Amino acid sequence: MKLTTRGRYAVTAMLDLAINGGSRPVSLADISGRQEISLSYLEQLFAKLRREQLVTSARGPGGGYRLARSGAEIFVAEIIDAVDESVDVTNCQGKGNCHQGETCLTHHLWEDLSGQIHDFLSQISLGDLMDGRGRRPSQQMTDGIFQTLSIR
Amino acid sequence: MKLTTRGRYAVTAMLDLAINGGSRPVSLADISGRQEISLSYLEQLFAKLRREQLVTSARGPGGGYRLARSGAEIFVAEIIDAVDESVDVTNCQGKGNCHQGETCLTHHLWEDLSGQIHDFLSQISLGDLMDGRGRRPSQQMTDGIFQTLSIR
DNA sequence: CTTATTCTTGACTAAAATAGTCGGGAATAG
DNA sequence: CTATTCCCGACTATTTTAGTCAAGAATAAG
Repeated sequence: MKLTTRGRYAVTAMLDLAINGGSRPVSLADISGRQEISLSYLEQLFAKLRREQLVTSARGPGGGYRLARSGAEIFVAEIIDAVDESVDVTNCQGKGNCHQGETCLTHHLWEDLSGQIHDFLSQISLGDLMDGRGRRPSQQMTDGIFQTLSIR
Repeated sequence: MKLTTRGRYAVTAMLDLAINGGSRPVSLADISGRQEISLSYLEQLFAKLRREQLVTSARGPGGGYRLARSGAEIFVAEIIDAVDESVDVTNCQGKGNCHQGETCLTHHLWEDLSGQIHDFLSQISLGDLMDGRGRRPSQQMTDGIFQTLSIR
């Protein structure tokens, strides 16, 4: 899992779609205007979002994109996965060249780490963001209870 | 906060230091050999790690780097912050050009999101990783209790 | 039917970040 | 003195990101 500005663009655009998309589809030109993201760049992102079936499209005048599911059922992790294709696992996968299993240790470690972040982002839906809610782990870890905090 | 391979390199190298560094310092040449990271690239990373006071250095033969604190007191978030300098906040910071506060909404949203990931990674220390322990939020969110899972 | 709108696709490009390389130093243990 | 190691700055290649451009297909509205 990667976290870059591209993922932010995608989440921003999807949130715009969730907010401004009622019964009728939203055109990329509208999103481009509101969020100040280049239209052609949006086209590339939405091609991926459509391939992953996060949005549906309608062509022609009055056309545009719709969320494929309700905002409550679309999670931030899905959006980021759709546009930020997964990092290649570089070296040491099964080639046995990891002396004493050390290289593999850190490799798996990182995989798990990003897996945990992935799980975390899988808990935040567009609906949560629209409602101004976000889930976050408590900072002081006082028994590790999840708290619901507001998003500005 | 960004999550890229550079951060992985840094965490890997720091973990190598935590594992292989007892009383004596560890040279970058050793880490380079074990983890297959270019020596000069490591030098760049460790310059930043030293500036952030995560490691101390000793020159000359038998020299190298040591953790500045115990592994239990060095957290993954610190390492990533040290090498992956923070993303610039692009546009819309206080310039008032965000019509209807929308641009700012998504901006703050993303800031908070990365803040939450940051908090999360602030809970995982090198010591945790060495012990083969990692903290992760429960997957099914059954009341949102933290669970301790093993790291391969 | 025509036309404007909108998605769809692929190829291309500029700019930035990433992952190095290189060379010269300065400190220091032996 | 010398080999080892950190230190530092400049340079370079590769990849990724962000964006442009052009051609085309679908379709709603007139």
